[in-house]
Amino acid sequence: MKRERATIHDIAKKLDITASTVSRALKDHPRISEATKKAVLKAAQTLNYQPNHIAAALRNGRSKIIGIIVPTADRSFFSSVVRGIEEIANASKYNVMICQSYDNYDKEVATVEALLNARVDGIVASFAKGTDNFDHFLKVRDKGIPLILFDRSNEDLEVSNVILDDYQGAYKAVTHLINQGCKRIAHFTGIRKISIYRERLRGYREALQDNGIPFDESLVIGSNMQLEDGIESMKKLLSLASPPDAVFSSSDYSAMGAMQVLKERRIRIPEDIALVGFGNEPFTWFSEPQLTTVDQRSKEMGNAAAEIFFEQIGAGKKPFVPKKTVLKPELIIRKSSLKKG
Amino acid sequence: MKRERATIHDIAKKLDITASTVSRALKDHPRISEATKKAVLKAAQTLNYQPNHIAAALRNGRSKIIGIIVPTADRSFFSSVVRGIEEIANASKYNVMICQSYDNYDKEVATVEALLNARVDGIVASFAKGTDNFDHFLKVRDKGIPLILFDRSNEDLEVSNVILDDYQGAYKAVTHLINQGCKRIAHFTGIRKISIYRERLRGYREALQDNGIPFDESLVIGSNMQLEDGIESMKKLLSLASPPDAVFSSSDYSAMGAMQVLKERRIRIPEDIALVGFGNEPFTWFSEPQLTTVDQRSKEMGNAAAEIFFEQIGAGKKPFVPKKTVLKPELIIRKSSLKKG
DNA sequence: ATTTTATGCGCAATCGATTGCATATTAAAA
DNA sequence: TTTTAATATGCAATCGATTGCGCATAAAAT
Repeated sequence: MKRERATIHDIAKKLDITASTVSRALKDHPRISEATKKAVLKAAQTLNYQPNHIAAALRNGRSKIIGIIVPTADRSFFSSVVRGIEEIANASKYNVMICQSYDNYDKEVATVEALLNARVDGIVASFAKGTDNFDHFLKVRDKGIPLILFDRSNEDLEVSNVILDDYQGAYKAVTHLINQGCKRIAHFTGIRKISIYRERLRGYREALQDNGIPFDESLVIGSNMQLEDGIESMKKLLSLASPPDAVFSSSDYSAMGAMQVLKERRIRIPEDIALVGFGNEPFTWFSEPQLTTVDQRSKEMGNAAAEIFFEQIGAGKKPFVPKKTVLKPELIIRKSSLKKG
Repeated sequence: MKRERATIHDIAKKLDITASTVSRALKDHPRISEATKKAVLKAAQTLNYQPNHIAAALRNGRSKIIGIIVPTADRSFFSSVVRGIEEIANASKYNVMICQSYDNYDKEVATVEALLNARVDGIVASFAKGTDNFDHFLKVRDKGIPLILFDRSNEDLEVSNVILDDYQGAYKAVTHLINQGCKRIAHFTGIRKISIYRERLRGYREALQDNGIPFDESLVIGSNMQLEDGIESMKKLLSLASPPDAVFSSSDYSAMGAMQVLKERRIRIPEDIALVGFGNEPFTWFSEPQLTTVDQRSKEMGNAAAEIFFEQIGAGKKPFVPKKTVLKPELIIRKSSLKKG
């Protein structure tokens, strides 16, 4: 059963024609007779022929592979984006190659190089947290290889990207809290370097301002936004002379940390302190109380990124103007913030 | 900046040597002088040479890519396995290509074909739920391409695999419940076709038996193991004349469904009914009460699968005896089952 | 001084599919 | 009937890296 893989040459030999003809027949070239096509197809079948993408890729310089770089594949958000990309890619017979940067700059640089060497036709990526030098990505762009960044991106970069309207998400969340009667709303924010956190902070501030609530610096806690950070931050808030009556966290993870602290101390959610997260991670659905959060449209984000890729591919050699897509977040209101019916 | 990609020929021309020499110099061939090697390396640098993996792959028949097929990439368990595989693969300069079967047999078959055409060096896969014909996988094996199945596998298949000792996981979980004083323990089980569910059921039965607790058919509920199914199943159990005092679910998802029903009906967990899930999904940590569950060693599973791949690759043409690895599950005891201190 | 052995590198084929440019045959047009 | 236009296929180069074989030249051994 260890028979060698058949090539178009094997088919050609069997039918006493040339490989060129076989190649053309297989792709339904108009200048090949129906009879030959039928014969080739049949021979391919019996020989169990399977095209060698590698050879085709070498010849025409397109691998039909999209490279994806995510900080980590095992986070719900990123794996959903991946799924979104794959959906679109597969529909066009493209495959995806996934790499993880582990939120590490050096690994990210190495990964870009690896994907370039693998001759992927394009790269879809989300920055590692530590990345603040973008040369490796610019190199991709300058080679004429489609590059689409998502979620974590950089406004100034002349590159296509798909991001969430983080500002609006935050604005909606905070406005919702205000509508629920909250007066002192705290905010957990992340590294300032990453624009998504800056934008969420901006949405927070403006929502307060638009509702005549003064901005209080002491209610904004910066951290790494993990669960443990949420615990720390919440404790810090509770130790204030005048603690908040609501917390809007830029991450579901730290929101969950906050929730734990509150439950331990028997502080009622949302009656005493209302809670809103960001991300709509699956676990927010299972928490008690269920966490109000902002959905990041992860799958749509993947879809959009893939679509931009195909647009750019379709544009061929023509210069492609980087396309910026902004998705509208959805506020998912659940019990953790629902004070009124 | 749109300069063409440099090849070894460009380097050769620049140094007035042949491509053969360049190729050998780049891979540190012993028959090339140090002087030449140094010169080649330097030229490669200045020309910004990047090796074309596609060409190399075509020539030596190895793409340095491992294909992965998972039902869905956005489930914590699978994405962790992927991460585990990638860790090991990357260390050996391999990349992974991820595909999703969406738990659909036809898509799975097509995906196997696609990976074969992409000339991956091996395939790591977990069955789609509906898969009961394995010809497409046997075809992979018969081509001499390393195939490693994980989690969802099939004992009878002469193929390497990495699975969890589901029997032991279930046995531990149920024994734990018994130690907590539970007498009537119910069980949620999945499709019989999938061995993991059969094994968990077996562990459940034997743990009961070994502790002198009679097996009660009416306490075993079969379903699709999603959250909704857990809700249904729990309701069914509560309508029994004599409801259980514990539930061991073969899935965290349906366990969460059960938890919801119990909380709605003000049935105390674990005092009235103790709950144990399976999978150690992230949300089990955030639930209230936190869910006792069985960890599936997902990342280790990925690591192990990748290691088997490299073993088989290393074995070369020598016939490789399929290697079966069984990982030991860990019972994570949390509040949902902790009746005693 | 002659034979061996090492060393360093070039030649040319190869991997499999693709494609521009002929060429040969047949059908249609003049 | 001769010219023109389709139609159907073959030839050979190409994509870029790899590698077995061979041929020099130099160093070592006899």
